[in-house]
Amino acid sequence: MVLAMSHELPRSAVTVDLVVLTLRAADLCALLVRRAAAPYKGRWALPGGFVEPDEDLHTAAGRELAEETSVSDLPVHLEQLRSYGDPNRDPRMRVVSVAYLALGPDLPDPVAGSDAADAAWRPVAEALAGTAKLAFDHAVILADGVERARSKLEYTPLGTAFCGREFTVGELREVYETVWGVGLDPRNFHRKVTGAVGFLTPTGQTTTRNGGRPARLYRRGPAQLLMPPLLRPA
Amino acid sequence: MVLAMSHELPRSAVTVDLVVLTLRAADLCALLVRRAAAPYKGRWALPGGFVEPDEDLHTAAGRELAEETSVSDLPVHLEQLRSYGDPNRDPRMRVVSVAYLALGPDLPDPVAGSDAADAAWRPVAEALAGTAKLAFDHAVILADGVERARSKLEYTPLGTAFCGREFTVGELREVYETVWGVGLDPRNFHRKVTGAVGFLTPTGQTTTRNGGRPARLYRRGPAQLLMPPLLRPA
DNA sequence: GACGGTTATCGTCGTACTGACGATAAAGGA
DNA sequence: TCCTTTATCGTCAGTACGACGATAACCGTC
Repeated sequence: MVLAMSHELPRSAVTVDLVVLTLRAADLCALLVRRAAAPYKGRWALPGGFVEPDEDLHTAAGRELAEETSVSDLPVHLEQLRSYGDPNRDPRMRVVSVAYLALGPDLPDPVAGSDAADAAWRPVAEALAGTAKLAFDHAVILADGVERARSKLEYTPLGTAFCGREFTVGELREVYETVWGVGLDPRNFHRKVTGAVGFLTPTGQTTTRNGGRPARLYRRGPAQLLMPPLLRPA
Repeated sequence: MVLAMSHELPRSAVTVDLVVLTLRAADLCALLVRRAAAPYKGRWALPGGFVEPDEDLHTAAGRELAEETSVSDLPVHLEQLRSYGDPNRDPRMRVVSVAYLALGPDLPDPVAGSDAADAAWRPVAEALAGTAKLAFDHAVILADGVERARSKLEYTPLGTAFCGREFTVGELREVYETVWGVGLDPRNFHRKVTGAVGFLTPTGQTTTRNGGRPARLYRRGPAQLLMPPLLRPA
């Protein structure tokens, strides 16, 4: 990018919007806030806010995440998703938004911020259904975030971000089934995740918290990429 | 994203930067411009420019691409890559840049724009080598773009974007070999690309432009995703 | 006009991974 | 004790893979 010497530069508001996903009661849920003011007053929207003048984009996303969840030092995965800059996406002014995707284990109930009438974990399926459309272009952003998460589960160990620090293969399978929205064969899933090098590190402990035969506990292993990957069923 | 009623909003310059890749003489090349002014005067940089107030991000990227290559209605693939917003990435002011990735067949030699002393196709390997570092954070952006292109060749038919409208399997294999920087077995490659459903549509014609036995000509097929994918060798 | 060089195309092999599904293990509850 | 539940390990046929052999069909050369 090359700046002209120009006296008058076009400038925009730059915000970060967050797609925060977690699993609650067998539902894939997103953190949403209910707008307190126009436009889209009363509609659900993604949490987000302005990027401060001396703040990196990733830092801004992390700050907003901590503010909205009222928990700092969260054990969540945070990555940039995509930017959205349609000139009419906000009726008030030109706003370019950099969306971030966050994945975390069952997080505490959110608190409503200053500019939100309410904040809650809402099932993604409902949020994207025809009824009660999200504000702005947030339905598109949320859909992009969900698709990114689904895809990342295939090639990376990020499914573990939805679990606690220690988890069983069955719990991890529930993550995959919920995020992908499909049923998976427990035996084949077990073979594949335990066969992917560096995916899972056994703790040596077992648990019976899910009933049935005691299940081995695992932590996330050192692998950054799953070899071989776990592909979604066609 | 939720706007405060605030009187004073933080605002940034927003630009698009382009990673334009093409193949020239068995080299993966990127379109670069030589900076005519400080900072980084004389250094190579990615082409780019400001997003106009009423312009969509994708539109701005397409406009810059047409300007820099002096060809409109290009047969190129253009997709958003990622945004870069370190507060110190430009020493003059806060600039958030939305990078786009463009892939095209052997394109004409570029023309230097108003703010560039020179413009040229430069081999990616040289541009990313330790010597003659790119301006700003453009080496990181270029590396991200190349990695995206390498990855997209695995799962999508985008390798065809580097070819003309009609091409042979051998020409497509050269694309893969050059972008990935590895040698591929011609027989296995042939089997895989012709076996991936919807990847290639035969024209019925043949050509001998590459010597040897006449090769069938193909066009890109309707598939958006390669099934099965063509994975890079470990 | 036969011949060697070159590229294209098709086939074969053994190995590895896949999905479907059987079998056994080990807990808790009736 | 038996039954239900979940975990874990195997089996099997189908499919994909990499390595590589074989043949086809053009070119230029002598």
